[in-house]
Amino acid sequence: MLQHLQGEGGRVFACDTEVAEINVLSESPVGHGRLVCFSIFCGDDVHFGLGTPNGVRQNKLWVDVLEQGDERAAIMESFRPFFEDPGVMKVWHNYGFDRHILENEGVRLKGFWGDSMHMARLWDSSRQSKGYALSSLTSDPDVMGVPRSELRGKTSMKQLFGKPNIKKDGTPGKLVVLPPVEEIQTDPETYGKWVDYSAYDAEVTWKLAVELERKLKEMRCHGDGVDPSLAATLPTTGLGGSFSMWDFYTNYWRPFGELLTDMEQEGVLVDNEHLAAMEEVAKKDQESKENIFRSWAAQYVPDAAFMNVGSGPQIRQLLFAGVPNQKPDLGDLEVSRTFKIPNTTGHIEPGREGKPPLKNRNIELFSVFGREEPTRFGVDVYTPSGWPAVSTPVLRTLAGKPGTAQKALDTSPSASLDPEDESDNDDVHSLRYESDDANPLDELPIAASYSAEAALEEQIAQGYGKAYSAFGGGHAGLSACAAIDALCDMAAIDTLLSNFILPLQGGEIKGPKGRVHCSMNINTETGRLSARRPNLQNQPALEKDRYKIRKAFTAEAGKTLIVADYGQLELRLLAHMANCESMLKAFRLGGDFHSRTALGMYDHIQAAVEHGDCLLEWDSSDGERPAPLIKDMYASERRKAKVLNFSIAYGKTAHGLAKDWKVDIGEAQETLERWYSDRPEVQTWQAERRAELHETKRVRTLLGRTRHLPNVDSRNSALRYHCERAAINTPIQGGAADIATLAMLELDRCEELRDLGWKLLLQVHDEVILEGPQETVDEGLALVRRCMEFPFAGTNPLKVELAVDANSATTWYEAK
DNA sequence: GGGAAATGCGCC
DNA sequence: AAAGGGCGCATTTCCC
Repeated sequence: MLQHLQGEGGRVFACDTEVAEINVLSESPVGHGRLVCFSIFCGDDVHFGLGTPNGVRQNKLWVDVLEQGDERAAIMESFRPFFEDPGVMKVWHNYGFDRHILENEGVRLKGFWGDSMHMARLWDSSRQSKGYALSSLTSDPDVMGVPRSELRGKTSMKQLFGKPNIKKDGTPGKLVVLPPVEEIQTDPETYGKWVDYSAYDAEVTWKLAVELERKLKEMRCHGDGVDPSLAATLPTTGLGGSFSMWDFYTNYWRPFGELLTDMEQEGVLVDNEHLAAMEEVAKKDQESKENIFRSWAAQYVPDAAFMNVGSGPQIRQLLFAGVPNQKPDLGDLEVSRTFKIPNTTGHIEPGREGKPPLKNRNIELFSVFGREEPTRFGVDVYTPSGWPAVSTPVLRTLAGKPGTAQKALDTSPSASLDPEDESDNDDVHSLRYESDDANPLDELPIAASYSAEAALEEQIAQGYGKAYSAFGGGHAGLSACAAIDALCDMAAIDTLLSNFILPLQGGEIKGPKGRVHCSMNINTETGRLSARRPNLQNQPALEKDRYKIRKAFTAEAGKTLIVADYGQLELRLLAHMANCESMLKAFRLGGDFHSRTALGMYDHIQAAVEHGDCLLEWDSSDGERPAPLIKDMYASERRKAKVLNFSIAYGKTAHGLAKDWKVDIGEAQETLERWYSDRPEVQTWQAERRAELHETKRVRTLLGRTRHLPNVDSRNSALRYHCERAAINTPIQGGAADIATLAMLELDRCEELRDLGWKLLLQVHDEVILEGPQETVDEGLALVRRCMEFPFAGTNPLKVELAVDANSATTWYEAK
């Protein structure tokens, strides 16, 4: 077995640490936690000269470093050469955590041989339900390659060391609590068990790694997923056109795993002053919005004066009481419901007069249309469990945009609703609810009309939502719209505060230098990264960032940030993989890709362009624009083209499009066919992916990673269809992730960048952020662009160029 | 009081 | 017989 674990330098050691004084759920291991012990294992046959206490030969090394002092310092020093020797190979399960903990001790880990968590993900990316925890993997016979009877499953800490909690009166309670690690390690009762427990982790990590190495060596990486010409350019020599998944690991994910921990260690500087200022503004805004809604609701439902405006169920009760559940047998939403809320006003319940107020009180909520009245709001969106949804899009259709409407009325009574800021980002979601097809009034004359339908349409055209007429128009209608609008704003501000502004200021995620160190994980089904504690990959996008949160991410004094992102990475990759002539041509010619798509879909646009009535694009430096742009003249067609460009990669159906666009399925189908008419190769490619899925139960990414989709044979049709869509999306999303990985490896290996002092800080799927000296920003930008445009060992063998947009500034906001 | 489920929402 | 892929995380509510 030993030969399997021989890295270049010989034997491989599995290591594991145990740490006290850290809340792993909320705190970063960078700058937090105290090492209390560590253990090392390198094979059943290797002993550490410790004799045979209790008749058992000790093949595990367990080191106690709990007590502070000179002795501990001496022990750490004696192990430093082992940990820091690049020639001594070490394997870890979740390397980043242990690396940061040891770094806190001043130990600079070298000799990274592997991370068994990444190896497991590469072997099978789809253990979402079972997970990739050491205990889960090592108790799975399929993973360990031995019968269940030969596995010694890992017993949980709680089971081994849990004690009943001590109640206030000193008697043991029912709850099982885990004593602090220091206590477990010092208590003579548990010491022995603890040593066994923690040393066992190193042992099973080693055994897991041995087995995964064997498995990955048996797995072919690429099949026909990678163009052989591509494989030949991969940044390794001697791999040729076919290689094992182990080769993939050692060449890509092993260095990538190391690079990610460098990024985590580096962290990013956060400007707390800016956040604190924004917090103050946001809280004021939130309070005023909340009051608008609360006082409106209390006119109809008295107890709404005390409600929790942020509670979905309470809002649902006000707006949709009595509505039947969409699924059979679940009944109706109650006409009236009581909610328990904190009693902040000293309210005394009837019958408790003279007694002190209770901590909580009950409030009763019913419909704003009256206790027994049916809602006058139609319901067309339901939650997965069948209740009326109260999400922002739903509330938005009720509220409309009263502010905009008021503005329009003030300036010109006949002005139609201003279209939403046509920011040209790639956010397909923001397009969904403002598609002009959803609001046909843009094209209707706002003439006097006597039908109720036309009156309704008129309000919508003026910016009011369904609440206007539901409350009989006039002042009541206006204030209903304004109130629900305020509710939407309140919720949005609340999200910004509790997801971003508040946690980013907290110390739990901060390291010693006040920088934020999120954890970057290779833990998705497609091979994308994810980020945690905090998730820095979902910071508010520029155009929605009303408090400019991205301005809080800054470079330190004297330094600056480079933010570089790929343009249309996934679409480019689709063009490459499907070998789609029309898409490849559109990218070759450049310019606005979505306009080109519209051009390919609609003959009348084609004709207009040919006659010079409109232009695809215009460079303003060439003087006065002779004709309008497609973007303006055929905005609706372009918008559809843009939605389709993104939706097709996700396997969206005509049914889904029809629902989003509020058109019949035939029309949606027709539009879909228009898209494909210009790009038949995409349809062929998708059919091939489906066929591959049904044949092998797997799909592959550009570089040959696989995703297992066994549910393709499920009896549950929802699961089956999900697999079909995933089969189309995974090569695109996963392939884009492969390219991003290659680019980051190039950036990491680029000696010029390193010598100039540039360091990778973050990755957001198709975007990277680096920090470096202000003086060398121009060289930095050029090098970053080169690495990203030519991520295959300095080349780009794809059939499309990889467009990179790179900018620099001292904050993330300004550099993007 | 903690954990889980439901709901919702931020990003690409 | 579902109806766009991939994530992390907050809050409310229910349950033990």
